[in-house]
Amino acid sequence: MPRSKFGDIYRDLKDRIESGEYPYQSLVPSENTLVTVYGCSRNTVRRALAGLIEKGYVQAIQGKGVRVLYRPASRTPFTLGRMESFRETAQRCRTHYQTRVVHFSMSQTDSALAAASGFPPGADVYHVERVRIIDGRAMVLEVSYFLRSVVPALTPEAAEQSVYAYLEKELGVQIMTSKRTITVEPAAPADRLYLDLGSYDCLAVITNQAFNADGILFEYTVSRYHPECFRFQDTASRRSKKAE
Amino acid sequence: MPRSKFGDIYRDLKDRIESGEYPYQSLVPSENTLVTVYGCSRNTVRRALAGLIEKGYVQAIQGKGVRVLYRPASRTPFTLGRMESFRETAQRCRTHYQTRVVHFSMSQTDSALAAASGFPPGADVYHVERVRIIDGRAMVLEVSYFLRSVVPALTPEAAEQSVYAYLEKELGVQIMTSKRTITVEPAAPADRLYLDLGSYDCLAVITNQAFNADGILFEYTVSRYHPECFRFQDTASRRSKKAE
DNA sequence: AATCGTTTCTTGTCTATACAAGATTGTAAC
DNA sequence: GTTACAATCTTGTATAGACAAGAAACGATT
Repeated sequence: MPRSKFGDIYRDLKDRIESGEYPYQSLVPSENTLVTVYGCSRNTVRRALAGLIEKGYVQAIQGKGVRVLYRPASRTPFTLGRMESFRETAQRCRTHYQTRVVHFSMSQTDSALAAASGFPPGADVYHVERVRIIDGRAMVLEVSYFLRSVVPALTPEAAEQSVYAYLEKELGVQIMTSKRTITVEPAAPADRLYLDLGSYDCLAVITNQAFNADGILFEYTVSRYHPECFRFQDTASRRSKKAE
Repeated sequence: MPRSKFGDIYRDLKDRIESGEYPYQSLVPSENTLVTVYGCSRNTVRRALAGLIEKGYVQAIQGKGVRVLYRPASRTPFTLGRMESFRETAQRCRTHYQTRVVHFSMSQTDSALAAASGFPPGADVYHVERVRIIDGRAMVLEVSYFLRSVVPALTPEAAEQSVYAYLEKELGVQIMTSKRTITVEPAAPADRLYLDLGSYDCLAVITNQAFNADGILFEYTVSRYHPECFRFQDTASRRSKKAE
């Protein structure tokens, strides 16, 4: 895959930080230094740094330098990244997982679903419900709707594997933007039916809207997580005067 | 407050999108058009657009334009933004709230707290526990630790008002970066003691590390939310080739 | 020794330009 | 009519330069 220059610099700096070459609380080399090191313009260096700032790896301090905030991660299993599929998260955490399709049908959006999902009313959709099983325990119930005008051919077999890999490789559909809402909800009968909830009576719920490269909302998924396998990390930084 | 040019453009475009002038799925004027409209360089326009992309307002499509993804928010009370204090959230949602300080002391970090918080072991800290009461119901329990070398003077009175306003105005301490982790945990006895949990037996827990303008970790807070007043929104976008 | 300025380093903002890459449109050739 | 190509939109990447603003180091003056 052909890559951009600032992406290369971003990754190089990220690797050096993660390896401990630039330890916690130290300053990375100044922008002008990095310009000579990487042989590029200052703007390009700054784009790489902007990426590290956004991800919480470093913090820029005007007049002083760029300070490392990253610390080797506490061993926390199954932390949801900012834009990962379930499969990617599970693989990264090296957990054994499998997927069971418990429902697969085609239908049309009624008014309630249209309001909740953002799909137009009466649109043709696939309706898929899957249970994610981690180390033998049913931990996540995912209720998904896919817009058939964007995803014309979906099969239970593809749903059992990774839908995203299928969409990307077979259909050339890519998720470009993803809007998520996280809430905590009481367990519903369906949760108890499909998941190994144990004594818990609540779940972490992620409601997700995915847009493809054309800006079309094509997927609406509600993921209901067993509390023990839910963890979400986030970094926010105040950009001096921009965001009010 | 003196503001930046790209910040002005960002806010102007954001207002126009929220007002419906650029509706859902439409394309905002092209970058070159915006350059002439705002009388600035293309880079400046692009910085403003980058902010809108990050916040999920729009999505850029190479070769086509910048598409609006924003839709007037469903009336969802008490949605946590990306970097807001409790007070700001409560005020934005126009809810009546008050704060009760249930614990206030000075102590030193033991090894367990140091490991969890990221503070150095043996550091002097304030230990504050507060209950947030929304419309008469005790909904949030916040356990906070403030590094005394950064926050030399903290009082129960300041803790009862807004600590952040106090820090910013009185001490000149600003939160620049904030790392958060969201989990769901079973209710502990302290939760039942202080909060009006009702029949729930789980809480949404936000663990927060705040860094000041010098990159010093100076606050560690664990906020335990009643599920009914917890909602967190997030937008992720895939930047073509940068982030792997 | 302490203080005040200057210099010099840092990051922050902004401009102007160039070319690459993707998408659309129009036109010419077939 | 259909196809192929070229022109022309769009956003994406990268360069080079300028000045502002904040922080630190140095030095001269007091």
